[in-house]
Amino acid sequence: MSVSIYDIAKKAGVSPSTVSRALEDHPRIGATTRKRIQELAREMDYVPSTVAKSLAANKTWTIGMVLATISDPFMGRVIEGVEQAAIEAGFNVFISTSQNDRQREIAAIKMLQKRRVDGIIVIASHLFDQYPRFFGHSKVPIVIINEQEPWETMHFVTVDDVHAAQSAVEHLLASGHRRIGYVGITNRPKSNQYRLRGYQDALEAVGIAPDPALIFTSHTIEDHAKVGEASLKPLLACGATAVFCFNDTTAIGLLSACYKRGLSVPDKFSIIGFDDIDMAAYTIPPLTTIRQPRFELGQRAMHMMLALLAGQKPENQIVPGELVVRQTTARLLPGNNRAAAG
Amino acid sequence: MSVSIYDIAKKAGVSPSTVSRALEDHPRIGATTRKRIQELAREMDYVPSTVAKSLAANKTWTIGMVLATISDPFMGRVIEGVEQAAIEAGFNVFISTSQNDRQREIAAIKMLQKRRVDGIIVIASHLFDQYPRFFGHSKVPIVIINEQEPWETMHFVTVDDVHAAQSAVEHLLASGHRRIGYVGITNRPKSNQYRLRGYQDALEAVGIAPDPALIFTSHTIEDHAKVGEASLKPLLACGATAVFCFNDTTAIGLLSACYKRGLSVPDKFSIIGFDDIDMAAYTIPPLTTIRQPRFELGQRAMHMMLALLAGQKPENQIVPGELVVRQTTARLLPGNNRAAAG
DNA sequence: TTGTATGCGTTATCAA
DNA sequence: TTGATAACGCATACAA
Repeated sequence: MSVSIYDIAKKAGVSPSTVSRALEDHPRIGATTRKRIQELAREMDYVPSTVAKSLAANKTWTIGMVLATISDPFMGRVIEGVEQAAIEAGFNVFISTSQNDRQREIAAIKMLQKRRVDGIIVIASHLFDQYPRFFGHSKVPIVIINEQEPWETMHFVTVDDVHAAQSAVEHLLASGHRRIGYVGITNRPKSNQYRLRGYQDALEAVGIAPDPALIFTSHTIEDHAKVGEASLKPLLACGATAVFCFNDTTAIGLLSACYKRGLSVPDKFSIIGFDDIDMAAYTIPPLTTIRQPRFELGQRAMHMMLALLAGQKPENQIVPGELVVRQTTARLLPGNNRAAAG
Repeated sequence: MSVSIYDIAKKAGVSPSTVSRALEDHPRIGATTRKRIQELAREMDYVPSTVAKSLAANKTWTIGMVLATISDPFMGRVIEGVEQAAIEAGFNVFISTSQNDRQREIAAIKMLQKRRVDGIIVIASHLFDQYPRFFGHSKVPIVIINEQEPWETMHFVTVDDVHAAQSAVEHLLASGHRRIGYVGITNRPKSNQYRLRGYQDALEAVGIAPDPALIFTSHTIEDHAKVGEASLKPLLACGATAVFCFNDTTAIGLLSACYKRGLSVPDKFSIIGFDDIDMAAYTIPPLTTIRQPRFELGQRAMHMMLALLAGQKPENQIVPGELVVRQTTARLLPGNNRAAAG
């Protein structure tokens, strides 16, 4: 057991409540007593117990965060954005990963409930549809990152997936590409769906009917880079000259496959990713992508959470993605469609 | 306020302790009562409070983890290893980042102390020297990842930095390189020091006196990839034909600089990294590196923590790194020293 | 087998 | 300005 306000009170010859007030800089306390107690507390290495405080206050100053995996290079900055905003407001973040497993995610949610977190921020969930069931009667605010579901009890901040994806494909179209592929992934169903829609919208806007053969998705591969890798062959087979990838990791896998096959990027084949992870500027050649404001996304989610905790009714937020043109995309050269298909 | 055992007790017409026992599958409880209470609890959406439990038990089932940044691609799997082992033992992990800032790290430690975590796992700290001061009198076990300090109160599990670095350089030597550079970083002083020593040891073992000019470190750049990028010019200037980098991120920065300069890797210049992050297999060309068992490192740290919590006296652990030869290293071709220097 | 009482560390209400 | 007391939710020692 560590030293408590009782120990200090005893040593100081005052009551525990006096100690409590002195330590909290409570107004109703004598300046002399306050100083004396504070010094004594320091001497005795007193460390206040958040546990006890939480029980009494019915508040834990903790925001739970559930996400699929920390290894995803997209996540780090988002988490740090959440943490930054949390710290500034006197909160801390309790992170739990689902590892893309529904049971684990359920366990994570239950854990956070038991720990009485004040709010929950969710990203890359595998069971959004179950959230109302879990949180329907609880008053714990929920903020979701990168989803746009219209549930009443759930609020969100998201990148504008559809339009961002659209602008990625428009960039490819503007470079003369017509056979444009999409590499999707299955373990982020919602985001994948939005980005696919943006892809289709962009195509249809210029009168190109989306060709299912150009849409690659693997239901057997979980690893994003490997999905990108596996997509090259089939995409080439149906004449793609450019590809929009679900994210940068996928794009890097695809880029790597091109390298191994001796297919020159961007001369013969254009690739555009999504996220703008740290590595994107260092691939060879540097990756053209859609930048998500990752840190800001996290910050905004936390700010929205704080507003909810303050009883406010914040607006859901949709922030734009930004096209970052680097060197994996280029103008389609005449004859390249065939060269690529060969 | 959520529903408590008192609410259930009232509704069931029994005492709170009976409810407590029923819910805990305590031996001293009637099977009928147990079942009835458990069903009632479910109906009432009862969620036990870890906060209250923690206060009563003087135990939080929480391991605090302090690290520099989650964005470092090295960290993700380590954290997940810790989390995995923690979950299996009924614990959860409370992560806090220092963002390479000493004040932030101190704040993180204090936060964890206030929250009464049962143990602390540290990685990439900026103030190891202060840990005894913070934790000297506290009984909270500390496990450090990737440090090898001989403090009594602190235990560690680490990759064998020195020997792993040595084998990296030996690989370069075996390929005929003699002018081998080292790219170090400053915000992981300890690891950097160990790896640098391994580098020097390997050189000296074959009778090469380490040349300070071949050791690149930037005190102004924090970003690892940028350090690697900035190192190319000076390293080339002093005739390096191969470089051992502090980590893969650094190596990727260097690789990118080579690409921009038109310097062919590995034909004209060899690069070896450290960590084997997920991206390492997908760089162009794929990166030769030293593999750290990241997930395992995390798992081991947590297992050591569990042993400490069980009152045992576990041995510190040093696990080997493993050379992974991919394609950024090659035999030194005659004449290349000059070509590289030019 | 079940109930009663107490403690865990803190804050807040009320009284002095 | 300070002190006594209750409350937060749970587990447990002890009593019935």
